[in-house]
Parts: sequence; structure tokens; C-alpha cells
Amino acid sequence: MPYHHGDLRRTLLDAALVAIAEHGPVAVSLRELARRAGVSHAAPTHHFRDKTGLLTAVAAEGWTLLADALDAVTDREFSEMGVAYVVFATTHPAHFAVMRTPGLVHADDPALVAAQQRAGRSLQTEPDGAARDRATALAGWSLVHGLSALLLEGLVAPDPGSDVEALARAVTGRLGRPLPRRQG
Amino acid sequence: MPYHHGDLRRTLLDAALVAIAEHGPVAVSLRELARRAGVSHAAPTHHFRDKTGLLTAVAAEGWTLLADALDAVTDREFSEMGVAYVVFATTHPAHFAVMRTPGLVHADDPALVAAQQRAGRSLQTEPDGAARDRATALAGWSLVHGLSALLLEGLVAPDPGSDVEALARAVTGRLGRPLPRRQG
DNA sequence: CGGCAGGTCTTGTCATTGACAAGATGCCTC
DNA sequence: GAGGCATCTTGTCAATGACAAGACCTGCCG
Repeated sequence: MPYHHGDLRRTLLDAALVAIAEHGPVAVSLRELARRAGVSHAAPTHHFRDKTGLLTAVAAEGWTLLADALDAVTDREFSEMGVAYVVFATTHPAHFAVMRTPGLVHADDPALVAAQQRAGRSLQTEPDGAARDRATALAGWSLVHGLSALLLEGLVAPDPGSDVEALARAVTGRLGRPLPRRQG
Repeated sequence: MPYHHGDLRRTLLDAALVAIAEHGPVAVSLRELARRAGVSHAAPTHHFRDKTGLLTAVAAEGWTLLADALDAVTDREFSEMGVAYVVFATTHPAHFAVMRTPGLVHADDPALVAAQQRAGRSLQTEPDGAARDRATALAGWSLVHGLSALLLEGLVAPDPGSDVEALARAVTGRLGRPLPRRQG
């Protein structure tokens, strides 16, 4: 549709995701993205007001994809939802990094807020559609959000030969089970 | 000791903490910090190699303070350790923001790694000094790390009239207790 | 007492960046 | 076919991080 580029907005978002995956969300440069897309250094301005606007779009897309992933879980027991959360985070590291880094986005952006709320609603709903009580829902969210964060910060990694999904399953299984007192 | 400034290194770190609390760790500017400290724009270079070096120092200090806070917990049940973790995060938001934001620091800095490991050891130790099993320790760490992150990202806030400590206690109590099936 | 060595800070400079202003270019509608 | 508009370009500016070279103070050695 646009005359030079089939879809510059999408192209810039994709370039941003690549750049974030390579050097982190802090290091992205609008001019670098424009260069990779083959357009001039001011082209991104019209699609995203400024750099924060571009990252806001990435975050909103991330929350939407996360909500989609959660909605797609058929067995809506918390452990399965939690596994889906962690799998999303590790398979969309660029999105998740922007989503969880404060100060990068316009926090009051309507599209962003709406997407966040949709994901939140999905997480807080029980298998039969009832709402979980606050502390339980928050504990579950904290658990999977924290595991995702630790994985992406590199403070934790799955055992060799194992994978993220197995790790997430083991961890979510600890919620609501008695704590074993010893190693073993 | 230094001739112009009693302790420029500490002054810059404190200025950085203030700036991070105000505008987030991404927005800090070395030149701005130098201005606040009343020194020239190149003064910070000698104390911290570069901007990343300064943030690395902040992160290392943060992990050390966290380890100190965890070591100071006398009742070493996980719930109390977890409460201390969350209280640290919310009372040292600037430190914690740098600690949990990837790409800001030299991840392989020896002092940083050592401080991280000290905090990790403290968290993974049971009341009697035995090690927790991996999944349990990781679930606990994920839980409190995630709650801290959600609080600092502004995605969650304590109920009015309540406080962070009560919220943390309610959430850590869900680890190893049966999940209530319904609200109330 | 004199100077010398090194850590500390300053001045000067450069490429890069984000943001803005103004203009060019192609497409669509009336 | 002529205006109107979204899209993109060129040009510019202040701010920034990093680096180089030099000035300054301190403390130590002879």
C-alpha cells in the first residue's frame, strides 16, 4: 500500500525484534532499524511517534500474543497455563524483554493497557470460568513471571538434556503441594 | 582522600540511584550524574570504565545488600526469607531495577557474579543449613522474584490499607499449601 | 628541601543518536 | 486532472558516550 515499502511498520517491528534479541531492548537505535529496513533515518517517526512509541507497539504486540497463547490452552488448570506463560516468554524473548522492562514504553498507551488486561484476565480464570482468589492468582502469576524473568536474565537455565517446558512443569507443580523438607 | 571530592565514586553511585529512581535505569546519563556531582563530564570515566561499568557497580552493590538482608533473617523458614526478598526489592527499587534488567551490566564482572552467588546460596539454604531440592528452591526464588518484578513494573499493587510485607506473606504462604478451589 | 610518580580530574574533540522542521513524492478521490 | 493526504526524504540541532591529552594535587623518595 505505501509506495516505497510494502509495509514499513511491520518491517520496522521485525527489525526491532531482531535487534532486541541481539543486543537487548536498551541498545536499539531507530536509525539502525531504518538502515536495516533500507529507509531514511526519519521514516520511523511517522509510524511510531518516537522510540518509546515503537517499543510500546512491541510490548502491546507481546501482551496480545501472550493472551492468545493462554487462551489457546485447552486444559485450563493453572499448571498448564503457567507452562504456556513460561514457554511464551522463552520463545518470544524480545517481546518479553520489552514487556517486563519499565521505562521503555508509554505505560498509559490504551492498546498496551488493553492487551495487558486481556492477558491478566486469562491468567486469573479457573478451569470452570470462576475467578481465583487474589492471593492464589497473584502467587501463580508471580511464580511463572519470576521463572520467566530468571531464565531470561540468565540466572537460571534448564538442566542439560531437559527443556524449559519440563522445568516449568516441575516448578508450577510446587504451588499448592507440601514442601519436601529435604533434598532428594 | 581524592583532592576535589571526598569520595566521587560514592557520590556518583548515589546520584545514579536517585536518577534511576526518578527516570528508570535506561534514562541515566553519565554527564547528568557528573553535573549533579559538580564535576566535569569525563570525571566518571576513571572510577567506572564506562556507563555499563557504573551500572555494574550498582548491581553488584544491590546483590550484596540483598545477600546481607537475607542473611539477617533469623527465622530461616522460606516464607520469612521470601518476605525479606520482596521487601528488599521494594525498598531498593533503583538497585533492583538494575539487577533485573538484562543488557545494562557487564554480566561477567567478577564482583557482580560473586555477589549474585552469595545471595543465591542464602536463598537456597534450609533453616537447618541443608540445601533445598532444586525444583523447590527454584519455585521459591521464582515466586518472590516474580512478585517483586510485578510490583516494580506497576502491574500489581498492595491493597489500600495493606502493605508489601503483608502481600508477600500472603503469596509466599501459597507455596506448599493446597490450592483453594474457589474464591473466598 | 626538591622533584618525581601516579592517581584524580579537566578541557577538547568526534561519531552517533533522537527529535524536529520543511520539502519531495507517489497515490486516491472528486 | 487537480487538489489532498499519507508517506518518505533531506537537513539540522542539542545531547550523549567515549576517547585523547594535559593539568593538578598528593605523597613518597632521595
